[in-house]
Amino acid sequence: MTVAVSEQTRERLLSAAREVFSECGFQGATVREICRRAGANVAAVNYHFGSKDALLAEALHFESLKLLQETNAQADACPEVRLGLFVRDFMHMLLDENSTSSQCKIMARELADPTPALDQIVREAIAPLHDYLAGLVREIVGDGVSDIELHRCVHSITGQCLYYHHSHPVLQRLHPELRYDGTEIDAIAKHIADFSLQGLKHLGKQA
Amino acid sequence: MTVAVSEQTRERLLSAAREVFSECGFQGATVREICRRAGANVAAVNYHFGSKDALLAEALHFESLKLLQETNAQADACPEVRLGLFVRDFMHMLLDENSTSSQCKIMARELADPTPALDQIVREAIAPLHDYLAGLVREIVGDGVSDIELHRCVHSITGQCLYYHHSHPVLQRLHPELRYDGTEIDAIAKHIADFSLQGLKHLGKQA
DNA sequence: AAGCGTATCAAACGCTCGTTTGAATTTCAA
DNA sequence: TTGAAATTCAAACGAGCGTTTGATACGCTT
Repeated sequence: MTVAVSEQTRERLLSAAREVFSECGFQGATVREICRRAGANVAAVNYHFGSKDALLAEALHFESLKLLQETNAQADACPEVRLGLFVRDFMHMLLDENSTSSQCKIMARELADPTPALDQIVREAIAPLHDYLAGLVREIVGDGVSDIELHRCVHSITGQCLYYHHSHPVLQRLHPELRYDGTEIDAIAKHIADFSLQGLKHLGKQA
Repeated sequence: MTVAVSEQTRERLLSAAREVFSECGFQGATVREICRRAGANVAAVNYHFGSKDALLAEALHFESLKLLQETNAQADACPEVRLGLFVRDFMHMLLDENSTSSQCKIMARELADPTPALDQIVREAIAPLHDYLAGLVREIVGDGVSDIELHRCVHSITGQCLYYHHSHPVLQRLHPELRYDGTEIDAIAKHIADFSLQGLKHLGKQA
């Protein structure tokens, strides 16, 4: 079973890479730390993947994000409720420490700091996600809204979601009692969904 | 005028540091690049400030953020309009390339990546800003809203604003035609203000 | 058991980083 | 003008990084 042994190391490296990339970002993550957590030698990354860049590219497979869209699209409910479900599931992927889908966290981290993999991330994950949300929002607001305004609404929703993830260090200092447990994440998601739905419902009205 | 010459180098270093920190973040910024732009020797930073950390701490003085709050607080208008003005001015500080206040951009960059200066940033800039916005939102929503829900509303507003800044690389790939000129920034700010005001006005209503 | 390709390993390479050094230069009061 | 203090400079230091190397250990076929 020589192949199996090799595959074990490869998989352990990929798993450790997702962990470290999502915790430290691409720049902050070191090949040495990834190998340490995988119980492998420093040279293992370059042997199995060729480079740190290629390891990131392999570690990025957005099955969970696709799954999120598909399960949401299959939900038998009105678009308003589906938006709420989407926000809830998305927030759990972003914030839940026990979440197995660290790809989402890696993605969030790379938003601001372009790496060679950003084009791939945008193409395979962010653009489809954005388009799906845009379709959902279109169902809610109808045809009387321009595409530009529609995109801005999507940005308003994703901006609220990502804020809790990427500003976590700040929020912890602002509200030391803040903990991201399951019920807190649900409450935050409900707030974002309700807040945004009101913004969508009354679109165009002057405040 | 020996003092003046020395002061000139110090000031050039501070100015260059604000530039590079806001462009590249603390990790990405290098002492060599800062000194190059300041026309100074590599050793200048450590001679004048002691370390890269200390340079960041000195480069952070949030007069412009305080000014933003004060001018907004003095505005003779209802809280709804003042929120709109606040969002507009804040977005210009975040997005306008000609904006002289790079402190705001440095701050935004450091949100996700804790540096030794983050405690100072939160204490001197973010917390006052958050509190000011919380007061403004409280005026709008009244007393029937819990503090927790109030904070979440503030996060919804700042989250939308910061998204356009920290996700700029992604948004450029999603919408290649996007440019942050003055009128575009105004339009984005108006959208965020209107969108958020509807969320605030109808707080507590199920969607 | 021998031979071969695969996988792992300790060690080191080349590079960049923040920082330090010590000499050279500039400044300005005495 | 002179001398001490302040400033600038080229050069190098030490540490950490991604990566490479060449030897070693392993698994499997023959």
